[in-house]
Amino acid sequence: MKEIRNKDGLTEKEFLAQYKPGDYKRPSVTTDVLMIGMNENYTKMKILLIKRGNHPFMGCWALPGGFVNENETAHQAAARELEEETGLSGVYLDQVYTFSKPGRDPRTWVITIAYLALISELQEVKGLDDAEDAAWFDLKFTEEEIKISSEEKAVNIVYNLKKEVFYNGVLRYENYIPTLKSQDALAFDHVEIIIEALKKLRRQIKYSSEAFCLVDETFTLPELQAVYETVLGQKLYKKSFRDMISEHVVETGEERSSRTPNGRRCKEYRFKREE
Amino acid sequence: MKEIRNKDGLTEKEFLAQYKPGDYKRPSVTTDVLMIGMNENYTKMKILLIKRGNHPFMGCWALPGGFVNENETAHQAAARELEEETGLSGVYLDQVYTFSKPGRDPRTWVITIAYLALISELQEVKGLDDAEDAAWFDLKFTEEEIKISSEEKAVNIVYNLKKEVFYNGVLRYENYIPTLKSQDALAFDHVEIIIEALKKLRRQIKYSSEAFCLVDETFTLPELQAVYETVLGQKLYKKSFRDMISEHVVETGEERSSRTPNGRRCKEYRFKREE
DNA sequence: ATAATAGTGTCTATCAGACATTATCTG
DNA sequence: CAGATAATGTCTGATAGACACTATTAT
Repeated sequence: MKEIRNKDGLTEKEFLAQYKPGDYKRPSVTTDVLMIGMNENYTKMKILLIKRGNHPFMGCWALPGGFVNENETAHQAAARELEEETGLSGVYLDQVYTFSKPGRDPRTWVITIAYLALISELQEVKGLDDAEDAAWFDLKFTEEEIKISSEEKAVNIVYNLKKEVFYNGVLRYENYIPTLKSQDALAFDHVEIIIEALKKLRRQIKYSSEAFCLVDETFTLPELQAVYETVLGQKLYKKSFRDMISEHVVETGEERSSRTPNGRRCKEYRFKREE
Repeated sequence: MKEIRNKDGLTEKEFLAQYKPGDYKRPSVTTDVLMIGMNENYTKMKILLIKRGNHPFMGCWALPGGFVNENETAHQAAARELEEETGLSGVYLDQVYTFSKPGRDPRTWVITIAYLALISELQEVKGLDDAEDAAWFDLKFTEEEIKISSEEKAVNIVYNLKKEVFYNGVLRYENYIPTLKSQDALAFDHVEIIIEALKKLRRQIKYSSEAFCLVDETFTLPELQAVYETVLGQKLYKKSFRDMISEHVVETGEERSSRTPNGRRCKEYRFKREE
């Protein structure tokens, strides 16, 4: 059965034994991870950036990431990088998009597979390896602009967003194109990666359960609603939200105050798995 | 401003001039395209496969695809391959997922970026380049199995599907794992690519307008409904479907019979672009 | 005429949006 | 008690599901 011979008269086994990869050029393949958490009272999204310690974009802030090795999947590579940089494992990690625009890395040909990671608690981070520094940044994402800032690091990165129309088959699509407005900038095409990852998160959080990755194991409904509102960038009606979410949560039986001052104590909930 | 020097005392310009890519191993990067069309009366999905003319998987059917070049994006590479193989351009083309499991290609380390393409009319195809043959196959995708067959080519490929549970962060996910049941098989991990692409198409067609890429420029509502039903693999209620779709179509003023025998003549419609 | 399909009307259950009311907590 | 937040009730409008009825065509 496996004795089929090709035009050079080789069987599959013989073919593989003599196979030599051609000398056409190959790209480096990396993963970049947008890691998202929330601040203490769920009013802001926080993202993890590292400060580049070498050229190119030396001194600029960038997404953590690294090369994919031959003996691992891109998903494993992203998880490994994340664990190396933050000590976290078992976090939510989802492939977003693969970026391959020529020239996106001035050194050489690099294709990057972007991942979105969600965590419920911000860990202390410090720069390791090539990174001169690492920190959690505030993220603001609206129709008009994307703003990434850290008071502690005295960094303020702002891009204006303009909608651009393109066609895919007969369908019309809109895309954000960012224009740098601040002194500080992100390295490479990392703004675009962040934008795509945020768009994906917003699309998914409504119909899936990603939000539960951003809160503690137990949470109150006002806290959970705050997560949705912050991620989506819009207010939600309390009753509608609770109706929508009710089938995915169960009461723990406990009560406690929410992460906001004042007011009545809340029931505590836990995520309810399907089936 | 650009005069920052790194630990070797180099400016960015000097760094890039002396930069040599390390000698760590790099993968080949390819695109694979699942091209989907419909049969004459929209009752079946059709996919384009090519027959491999060399090892590995010589004689097996596979997705069309090819290497990404340094001067193009993966999207452009997929479009180029498609045009080379079918003469089609301007079709709907959407990135699905990047596959990177070690050993997925027995020759060497290959990472592939999968694309989904949709077309409204099946073109005559013939094998070019490495492909010994090319043909449109019938596709059947249910909860239990995926079946890819061609009467003309006397090929019948069947995989059973079993649901597998895995966890991503706190969330529970289900995945299909295919098991080959037929004599004939697809090359590489192309079943998995097809499954992922179909899942994505089903997710998207409800909330987006991909279906319009699968019909002619003008169409009747029974035809459009047939496309939805075939892609989703379930019957839809006529009235609900028409209510849902009504804001995205306009009458052309013409009338004609649908692509099914008998019955009353239909109003003809056209896709209505937003704004 | 009859079978088959096209097109539309209508009832119901559900649910998001919107607002109001009651309950409980802090100071 | 006042102000704030939590929890829940209720009304409305939109919509998917389900079924029925009328209109038009081929045989």
